[in-house]
Amino acid sequence: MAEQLDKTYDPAKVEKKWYQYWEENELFSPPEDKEGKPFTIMMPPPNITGELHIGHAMDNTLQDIIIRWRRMQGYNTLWVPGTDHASIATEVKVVDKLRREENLSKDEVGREGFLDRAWQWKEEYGNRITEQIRNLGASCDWTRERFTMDEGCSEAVTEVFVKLYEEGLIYQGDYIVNWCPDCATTLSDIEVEHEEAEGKLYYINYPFKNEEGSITVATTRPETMLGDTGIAVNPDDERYQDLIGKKVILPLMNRELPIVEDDFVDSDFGTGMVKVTPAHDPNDFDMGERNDLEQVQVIGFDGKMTEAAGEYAGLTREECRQKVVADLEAADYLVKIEDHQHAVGHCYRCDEIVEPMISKQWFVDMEPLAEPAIKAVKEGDINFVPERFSRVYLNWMENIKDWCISRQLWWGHRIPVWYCQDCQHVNVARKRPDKCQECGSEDLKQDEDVLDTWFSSALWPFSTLGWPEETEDLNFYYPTDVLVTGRDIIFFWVARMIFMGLHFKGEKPFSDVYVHGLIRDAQGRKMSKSLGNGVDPLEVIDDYGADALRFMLITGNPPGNDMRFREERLEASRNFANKIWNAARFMLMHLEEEDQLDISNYQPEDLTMAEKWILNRFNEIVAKVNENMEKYLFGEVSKTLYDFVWSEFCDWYLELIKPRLYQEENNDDVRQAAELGQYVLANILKLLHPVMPFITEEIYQKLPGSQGSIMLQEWPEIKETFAFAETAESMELVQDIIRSIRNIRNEMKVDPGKKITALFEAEGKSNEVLKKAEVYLRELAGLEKLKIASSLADKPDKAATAVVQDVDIILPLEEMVDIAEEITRLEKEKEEIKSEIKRAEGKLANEGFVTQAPADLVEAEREKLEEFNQQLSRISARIQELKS
RNA sequence: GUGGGUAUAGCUCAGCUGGUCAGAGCGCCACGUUGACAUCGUGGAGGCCAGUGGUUCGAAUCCACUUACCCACACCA
Repeated sequence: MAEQLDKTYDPAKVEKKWYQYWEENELFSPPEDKEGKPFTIMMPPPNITGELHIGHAMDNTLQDIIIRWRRMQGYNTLWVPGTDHASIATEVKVVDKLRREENLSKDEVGREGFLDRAWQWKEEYGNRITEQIRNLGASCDWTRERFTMDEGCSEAVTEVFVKLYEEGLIYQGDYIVNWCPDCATTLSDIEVEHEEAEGKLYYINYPFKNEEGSITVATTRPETMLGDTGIAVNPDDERYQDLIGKKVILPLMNRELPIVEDDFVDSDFGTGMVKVTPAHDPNDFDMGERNDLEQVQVIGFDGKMTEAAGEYAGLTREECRQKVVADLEAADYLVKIEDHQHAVGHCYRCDEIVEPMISKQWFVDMEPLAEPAIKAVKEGDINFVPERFSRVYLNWMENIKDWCISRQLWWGHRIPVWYCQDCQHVNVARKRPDKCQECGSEDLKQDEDVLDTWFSSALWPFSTLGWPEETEDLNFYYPTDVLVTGRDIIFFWVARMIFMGLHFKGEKPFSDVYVHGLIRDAQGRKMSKSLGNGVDPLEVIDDYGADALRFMLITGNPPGNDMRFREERLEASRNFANKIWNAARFMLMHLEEEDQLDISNYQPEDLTMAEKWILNRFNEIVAKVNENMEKYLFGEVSKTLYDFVWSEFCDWYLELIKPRLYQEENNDDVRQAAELGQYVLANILKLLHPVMPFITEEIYQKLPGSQGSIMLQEWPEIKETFAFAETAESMELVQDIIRSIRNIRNEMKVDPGKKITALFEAEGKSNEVLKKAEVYLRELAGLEKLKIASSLADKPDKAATAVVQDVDIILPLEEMVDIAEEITRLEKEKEEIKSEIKRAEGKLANEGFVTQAPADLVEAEREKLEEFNQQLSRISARIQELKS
């Protein structure tokens, strides 16, 4: 006998073992030689700050499904894992830790000391998350694991910076940027999150210079008025034509402000006059540039008012606002205050209110880079799945603004720029220059700043393959095939990879972008630390197993949609794993060590009805799975397999073969039943393996005749020799009959253990089918005696009847049957059939349907109608018999 | 403001290119344990697929509008 299984599946017992086995045998690594068709995925690198969260679990499950499937299909597959240094997020964590454990500030330990500690952090926490990814079963090639700040990736970053600078696509300049006073660094536009807030709109009078009267402007941020350097009106605003060129006096500061005209001003908002604060508002900055207005910085980088704010210097922004408002009111400048809803920018990391500030930073000129990136998606060279996300991408790309890439942080790629302390020349170089390229001075000082994390992430698809070196990996595996990621980082990451890939490789980084949704909690809320409603995937794995988690994450959810995390779905997945386990347990109870997985020595004519049926069904399942895999419809794949395993393989097939397995006369028959059964089981396991790698491996390797890891088996193919359409139809008839008998037994309250007698009246083909299926009917419908005839002479009155297709079923249940009730029951069925007939007749009476619908559909409808009519007459006849 | 998503059984959701698609899981009702599985089996009840109109021989499925909820983007002070 083959090895026997425990009664229930215990994932904890097998998962670690198999992962080690796979990794130690390097089954995740592609073959050494660059042969075959490559298939490549780059894992979106998780932050080293983090723990694995449920989103990562989803993301990596999807990638693993794709890569395991392609690997089994024979592709030369590479899945590169790695981690991201996450500049700002990690720095915040390390600063915290430094404060907590050593009571030191960043400045107190200095740049070097700080970086030492950051690297220690990376060692400790970077490894933790990769361990967690292993728990999920991810079959990525750990021998090629990368880190965004490792030597190669860093070289790529420097190369890209220098090249872009040389091409004039990176420039340095004083522009208005987003400044987070708390993180003390700039942020890119997309790192600022706008939140609607209830604010106030303050109307303030600014008196004219040299004449009576005043104008009124509205602002949501009165404290910025201290930095006002102009007033703007729309040139088309007839009300204010004669004001243009005049001057007003800025209250509290006594500064003269010119009134200028600018298209930006919306005449319908507020008073139609805008105070212009070029140093503290992006729009005002632009207006200031256009109208040559002064820039007065009244808010400092620490979030406090500067000396330029006069008596308000040193106050926080909020304190200053209160004092300004009070002072305006006291001096009678304040006209009114209205409630006003507006969007306030917050730092995506620390939630501090972001301050627009003028500052000298490095920027990437986006337009030239965006153009090909737009084209690639528009022309279908790169496809978003689902397609709708391409619009999100395009919308952003087409309105892109220059990208501020310098960050006032220490943890990250330091900007490869050295300023000459003598001639101020800006030296941009791949390595620290010995002397100034301009004046030869050796007194050079490197830019203090580091680059935006996403600058290095943008290079991930090719930096991980060795770029800028022309490595074999790069030549073979680039471009990658699909990028799998959450819809929340389309801008941060996907977009940037696309333009960087196109620019530096001259080729798209990937063909498909599979975008998945977010996982929400059971109430549909976003999971967040503050709500504490996050789900720890490791706990889930402990409780239910990685396979159940994986199955749950992809089932019943179409691409791109958010999904709710519900415990009961996890239970259903675990139960499914257990179902598979027990099906295997059953098979193994009947398998011998010598049994084979290869069934090619069985000829079609040797196969039983049940075997033909299941093989035929399996063909159909393979087709469906393949089709949905290609379309990234993994939810459909898992659903298909779930239904097939549970409702067909277990509920029917295993039950159908039991009589053969348990009989003792003919051992050849037993062996055939066992071998065919394990063949189907093994192939189901293969189809399931990408989704549930652990349990499928555990079972597969126990099957007699199996060789090596299921990971390396060939993906099942559709076999023409297993196409048995006719048997499939016959089997359906048998199933319908069995269901029908079970139904009657139940309604008649026949003891489930009790064997009953059944009479079947059927002609022609159905008659033959029934005769062949006798043993199935006997076992599955609980029959003892049965009689199959083309015509029955004396039908007992005391019997329950049913009509299935062209078969009359008569169950002589004697005393259990109340003839009156039986008539009622049949009348009810008759009504149902009648309504079906009405429907079919209606359809066929519709000329449009008959002439325009596909011929086979019309034919099918006709056949149905005929069948229903037959059933109707049979039932009517039976009712007559009972009545008379 | 622009763009997008979602509305299907009591609950959570599938339903891909319009015609056996009205489905699943959980829940509910009835019955059932000498073995593959109670993490189970058998049988059953439950929905005019948000509303209106249109296209079509035929619509949960396509189009328009309406209603409700959600999200992303956006420089309206």
